[in-house]
Amino acid sequence: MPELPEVQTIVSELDNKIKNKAIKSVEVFKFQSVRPMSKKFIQGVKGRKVLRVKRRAKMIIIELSGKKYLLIHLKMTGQLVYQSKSGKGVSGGHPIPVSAKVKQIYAYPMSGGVKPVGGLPSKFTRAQFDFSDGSHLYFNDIRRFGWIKFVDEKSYQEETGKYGLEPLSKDFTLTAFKEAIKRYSNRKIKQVLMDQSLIAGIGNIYADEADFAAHVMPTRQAKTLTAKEISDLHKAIPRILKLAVKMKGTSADTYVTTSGEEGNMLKHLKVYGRKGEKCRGCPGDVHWMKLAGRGTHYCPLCQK
DNA sequence: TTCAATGTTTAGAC
DNA sequence: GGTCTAAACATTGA
Repeated sequence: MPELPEVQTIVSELDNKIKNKAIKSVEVFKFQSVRPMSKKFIQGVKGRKVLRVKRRAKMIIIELSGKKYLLIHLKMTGQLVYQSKSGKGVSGGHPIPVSAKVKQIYAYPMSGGVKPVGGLPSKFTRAQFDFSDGSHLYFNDIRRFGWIKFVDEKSYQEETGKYGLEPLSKDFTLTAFKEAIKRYSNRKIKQVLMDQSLIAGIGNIYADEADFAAHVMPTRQAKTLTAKEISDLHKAIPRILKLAVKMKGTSADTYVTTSGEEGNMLKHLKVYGRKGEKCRGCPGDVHWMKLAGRGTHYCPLCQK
């Protein structure tokens, strides 16, 4: 799934596009992808107005009228694509170049008939929201890990309360970061960075990038990090995430913005997805290993 | 045919 | 309880 920068990109765009719009109708193609897994989901959402769209960790929050919320988790391959009234192409009828990857997903025949490129819903559309101004929001997911929950205030507080520090907020101080590291000091540093209850929003891509930037091996036990290494990590994390937000995220697989465009962060990555390629910091090359079940990229010469 | 893929959760072993 | 691994969810592509 998208990590913090990708989710932030989607949230910012969506807030612009659907704020203050009323949800006229809701269609669910796979009830497995929504909670509650029944018509109650549709009944609950229909007729409400979108007040704002925001983010907590990797979760998208659509604040609805009547103190209700839509919580959306894209997991590995989820997408939220917005289509304006014209319905031609994606986003506002502007002729935006769409990647081959995305074309494939959009153009996939639903059942029998072939849809034109840009045709949504597609085979992978799990739910669709229609707004009163004629625009639409599609929730697509190739795999079926992602979900949309319709919840009340209480559940909203519970769901968002379990996350840790937001690395782009002013709460992400060096002291708070040290505390987070101390709490699970026996774990490997990459696992600490990816623990959503400690720091919210860092996933596999940006954990590898942060470790590389701070010259720290992902396998290092957290308690063995020097003060300088902790400080370097603390500086690297927001720096990398901010750049990635500016680039509208990393399209390593199926991630696209709400307009169906790919992010531009891929070319700025130093180690992720570069197994066997030349290191961007020394004459060596990027290595790969499995750590806690996740593919992990590093340079054994640059990282200690 | 086998393995890996932006995530999270859960079960089992020590 | 902590900590580790593997597996589960489902699908595609190399």
